[in-house]
Amino acid sequence: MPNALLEKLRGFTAMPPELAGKLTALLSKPRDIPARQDLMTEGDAPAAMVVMLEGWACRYNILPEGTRQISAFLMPGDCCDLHVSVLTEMDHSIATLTPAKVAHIQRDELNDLLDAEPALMRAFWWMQLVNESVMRAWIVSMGRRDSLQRVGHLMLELYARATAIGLVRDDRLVMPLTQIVIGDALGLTPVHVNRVLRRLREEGVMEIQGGTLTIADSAKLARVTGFDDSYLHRRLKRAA
Amino acid sequence: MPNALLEKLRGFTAMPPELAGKLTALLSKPRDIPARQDLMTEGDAPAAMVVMLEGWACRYNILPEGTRQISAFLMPGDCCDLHVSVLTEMDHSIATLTPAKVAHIQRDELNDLLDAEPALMRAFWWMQLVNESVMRAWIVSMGRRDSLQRVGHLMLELYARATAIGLVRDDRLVMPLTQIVIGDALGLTPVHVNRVLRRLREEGVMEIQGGTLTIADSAKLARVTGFDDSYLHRRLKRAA
DNA sequence: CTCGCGGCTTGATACAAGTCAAGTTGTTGA
DNA sequence: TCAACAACTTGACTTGTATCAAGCCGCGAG
Repeated sequence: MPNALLEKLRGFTAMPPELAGKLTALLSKPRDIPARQDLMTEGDAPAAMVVMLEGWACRYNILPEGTRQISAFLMPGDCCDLHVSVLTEMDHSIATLTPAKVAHIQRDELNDLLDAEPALMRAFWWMQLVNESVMRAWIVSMGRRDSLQRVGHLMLELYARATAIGLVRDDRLVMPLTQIVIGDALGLTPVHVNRVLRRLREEGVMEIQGGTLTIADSAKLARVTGFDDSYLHRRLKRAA
Repeated sequence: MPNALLEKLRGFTAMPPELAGKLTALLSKPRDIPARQDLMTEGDAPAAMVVMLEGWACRYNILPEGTRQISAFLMPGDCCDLHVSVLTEMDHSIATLTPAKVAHIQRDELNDLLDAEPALMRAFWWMQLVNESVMRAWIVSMGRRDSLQRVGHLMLELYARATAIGLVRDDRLVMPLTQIVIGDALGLTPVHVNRVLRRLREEGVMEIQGGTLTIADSAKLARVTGFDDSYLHRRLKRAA
């Protein structure tokens, strides 16, 4: 598999091999991380940027009552804290959801390269802005969509993002999120997530089976949930 | 009143007068905008960065059913879309909530200055990262806090941010948000916001009276809502 | 001065999602 | 091979928030 970060940046900008090489050179040797392990913990002063190469992770907070809220999902190509070290302290944690491969980039080295390569800098900006757009979309979902729309909208988001990085094969996405995790992301109980998934399955719209997401009727799902992928700001769309 | 953007950046970095002058020079002549008017509209291709100098605004989306979700409040010193023009199209709108004064900065001119002044660049990064932290905190609120905690948490956030830019006088904040607006931000109906505010008032915790917020027992309110201001990443705190 | 309108307030009722509980399935590891 | 455990499933009941409805207050326009 080619480098997931390059793959992702190519979604925004053309990436000449020479530039790709320079970026790749900054990446540390990949490290394997088991599932359910923190990559960064609230209160940490992070030292380097972490790049996801394989596997899934999430940003999350634990509340005083012990409940968890997930605020983002990270897929291959996503970065933990691009602007690391501007802030002194993490205000949330990041944990793997599956076994993962990650690499590090030292901030100073990255900054030097970005200064020298404006196109790359713009690509990183774009990545950051897309992250913000996604967060706003989550706020909209949690505020104004009911449980069925929330679940469907999230699945369409993940499906679109996975498609952009080549993770979708035969219209199926291996998506190892438990119903508990989906609930923690959407502010729902796992029991309720279960009922919603059943309804979506019974209506023939989408299905999660053995850790695999299949969207049978994406047009209907998009209509029902108010999903419009323009907030993901993909420049170079892949063929479906 | 001194320039609100400078005031805000000083919350992160010392700002020598000479640097302050350079930044001020980039600001266009301030423009007066009436209340309830879009500064940017979904679908626009924004041309320049907008800086709030006076007044309040909000980012929002309108859903197909006609409901509105607010995803951020902008106060003096806040910027609309720092990285403008990296993305081609706005995926949300920004509207004033009160009469406001705004100025513009041309992107290229700002970029040149940021390239020349690393300290300023870091200050802008910090601003951006704080915005993201606030969004994550909103996601946490909407997912895992009940209506009373949501309202209280938002008021503490606004109070803290207003304090940082010198908007709080005599422990009172002129905060012209209607109950409808608060509801649109928190995903609640105005009717319910009203009931929550009554409870908070009756319990002597906080009160909104004639567009003015007074927090009588901030320790209790912070405890009840799980508010911890570290996510606002203020470096140089003001005296209370 | 008063009319009209937007925002606030309060009550009665409805419903979406939460809670509690019990049982099933599937996987891991001894 | 079976024990242990985590995730999933389903049902019965509860509750927080929405909805609907009506009246009030205060301010700006004519």
